[in-house]
Amino acid sequence: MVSSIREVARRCGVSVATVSRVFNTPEVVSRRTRQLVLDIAAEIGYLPNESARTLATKKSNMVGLVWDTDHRRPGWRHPFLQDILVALKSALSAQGLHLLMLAPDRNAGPDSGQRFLRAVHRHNVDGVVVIDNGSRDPAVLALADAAVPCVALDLRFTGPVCTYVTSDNAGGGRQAAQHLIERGHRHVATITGPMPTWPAVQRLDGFRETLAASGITLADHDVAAGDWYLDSGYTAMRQLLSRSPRATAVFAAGDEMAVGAMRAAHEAGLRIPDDIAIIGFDDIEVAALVPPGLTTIAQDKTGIGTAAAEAVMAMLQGSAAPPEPTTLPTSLIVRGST
Amino acid sequence: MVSSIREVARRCGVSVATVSRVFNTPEVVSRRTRQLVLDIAAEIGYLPNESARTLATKKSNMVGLVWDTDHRRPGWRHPFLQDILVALKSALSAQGLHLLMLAPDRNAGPDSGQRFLRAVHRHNVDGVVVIDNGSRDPAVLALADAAVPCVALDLRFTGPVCTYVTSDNAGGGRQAAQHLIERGHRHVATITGPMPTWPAVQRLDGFRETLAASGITLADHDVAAGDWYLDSGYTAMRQLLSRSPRATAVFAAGDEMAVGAMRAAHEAGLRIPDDIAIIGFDDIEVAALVPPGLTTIAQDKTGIGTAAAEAVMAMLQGSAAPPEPTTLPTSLIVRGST
DNA sequence: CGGTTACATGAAACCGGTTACATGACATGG
DNA sequence: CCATGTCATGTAACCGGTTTCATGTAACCG
Repeated sequence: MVSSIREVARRCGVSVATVSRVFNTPEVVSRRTRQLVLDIAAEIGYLPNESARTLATKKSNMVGLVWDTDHRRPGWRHPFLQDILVALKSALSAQGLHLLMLAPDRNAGPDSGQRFLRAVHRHNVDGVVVIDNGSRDPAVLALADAAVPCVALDLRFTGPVCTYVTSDNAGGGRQAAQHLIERGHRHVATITGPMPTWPAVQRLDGFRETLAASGITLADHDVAAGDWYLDSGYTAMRQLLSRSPRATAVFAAGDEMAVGAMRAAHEAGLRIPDDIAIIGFDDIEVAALVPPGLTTIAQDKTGIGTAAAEAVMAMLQGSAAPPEPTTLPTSLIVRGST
Repeated sequence: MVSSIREVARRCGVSVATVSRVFNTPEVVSRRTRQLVLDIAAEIGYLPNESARTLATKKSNMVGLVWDTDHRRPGWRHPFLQDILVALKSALSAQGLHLLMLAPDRNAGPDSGQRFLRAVHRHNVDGVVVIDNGSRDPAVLALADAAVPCVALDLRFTGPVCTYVTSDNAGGGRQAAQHLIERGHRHVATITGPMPTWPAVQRLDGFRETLAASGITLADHDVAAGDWYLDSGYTAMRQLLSRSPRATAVFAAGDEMAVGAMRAAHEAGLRIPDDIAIIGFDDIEVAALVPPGLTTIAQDKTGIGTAAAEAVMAMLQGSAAPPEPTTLPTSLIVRGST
């Protein structure tokens, strides 16, 4: 603040280059001088100015976080953002990296596909993490063009310096089917996520695949689409329950929708799991709390955040090729609903 | 990236000063020149470098977020961080401000009270928001010394450029008591937050105050302390239920603890709300989902985030005195548990 | 018509660091 | 004893902007 590197240099009677070296390549400066500089620096509370350093080195030690909180756009909400954020920030912090939550560039017009790209470039962030939960926002996709290492969550995102991390959604779908089959169900239904999105498609495909392996087919009228949120699960469930014959088990591709489905089943006078079994996906906090407990396919939330951090840090090291996409295993958590 | 302000100036045949003015004080440059510069800038994709700008102006357009995700420390978890974050980021973004999640300074030693203060100074953030959920971490308290505008959440935090925003915890406590009294309860108990913390104390005080106004006293053995988390609510409830005579209603100062309490009551074979009524605090997502629905004192999550943003922005305007602390009203949400 | 004034622009210092290159001291070895 | 190498340090250019001050031009006024 009040003290610049020149001030330290002056007081020590050395050049600014030497002071700089004390902090960046201490091994090249003599023991005596180094100690002198450190002492004086501590005494007057010198702290290197990161903006100046960034300007000179073109490294900011900041990772940009692109997460659009504009409520009018899809994807701004995330079922377990906090867990991911904690893991992400912890892993980055451990390497001295800061996380810059980027505001969309205002000079780019709110609907410009450039609004994040511009912000990324202006701020010299070393890398970018994209949390977008399935929206196909052009402004997000444009980031693949940035010459900046980029890792996306739950979004197929590849390029010279791009990669992504995702849960094994298809595998999770298979686990769900497997579990229902083992419980003896032969007639099952499903509530999917919003349909063109990648996780929704994968979960459904995996689910269907394992059913097929057991000779069970999923009829069209036993598939209802939701939008991840609770109300859509409720609505979809009512729709499914109106069919006859009725399925004996339902796979809801997201826990919130599963809770909505449970409510609909409850209102229809059905007992869970006796009259109808329900299995969800995600393992959000409420899954454990809503009676009789929601059986679900758990995502490794901490793993996702950590993997994202590791992927971006690997690219910062500047290895030639971007790391392979990471697919994290899901796990079945059995509770009372099946 | 590839293009600096000098490059734009060269191509336009004007000085760098003029280009700079086009973007900062466009009104002082002639119509013709301005348009020329804008055209060329757009053509070659010029974007001003924020680090250089920060260096020159000492304004970074970044607000620092201090939120310690170190699991070994208290306070890293927050019941509704995401809602606050969305509101905070939206409000800041609308003014073109970015949110920098600061990593603790590694050169300060992990236990130094300086680890956030140093990071704040190095990065030239214009202001700071502290999310700390009641820990008295010296590194957080040290921020009051920074010459940087600072607003804390749920933490009494004042100084020349410091203020805070909080829910009206005492008022919420009073609302809880009022509600129970109106429901006819005369013998009540409570599960508090971790005790020396400010929100915990306020909620208890408010609760007790309104009880007293109706001639009801809260016996010592009807008060059990928790730590905000579910398990502690469960444990505390079992303890309370072992007393006799038993209270007919319990105020849990946090919803997670309330859910734990509900579970304990359920296991004890008590019906809610007939045998025992339970009221919580916060209105987290699960409150609406766990049967029979948790009556609770809702915090205005979006309001908190927005107020924090407004407070910090007000200080950035540089008004002489920091804004008064903001206390947001809570509201009673009646569900099935009372 | 000379003197103000307003306006648009340019020159150059400055913000606070990093780093390529030069320099000088000293030790080493043939 | 001189050429060579190593080590510690200094000099100065550079990163990419902003801003003060000076300058030149044209409009305006009495």
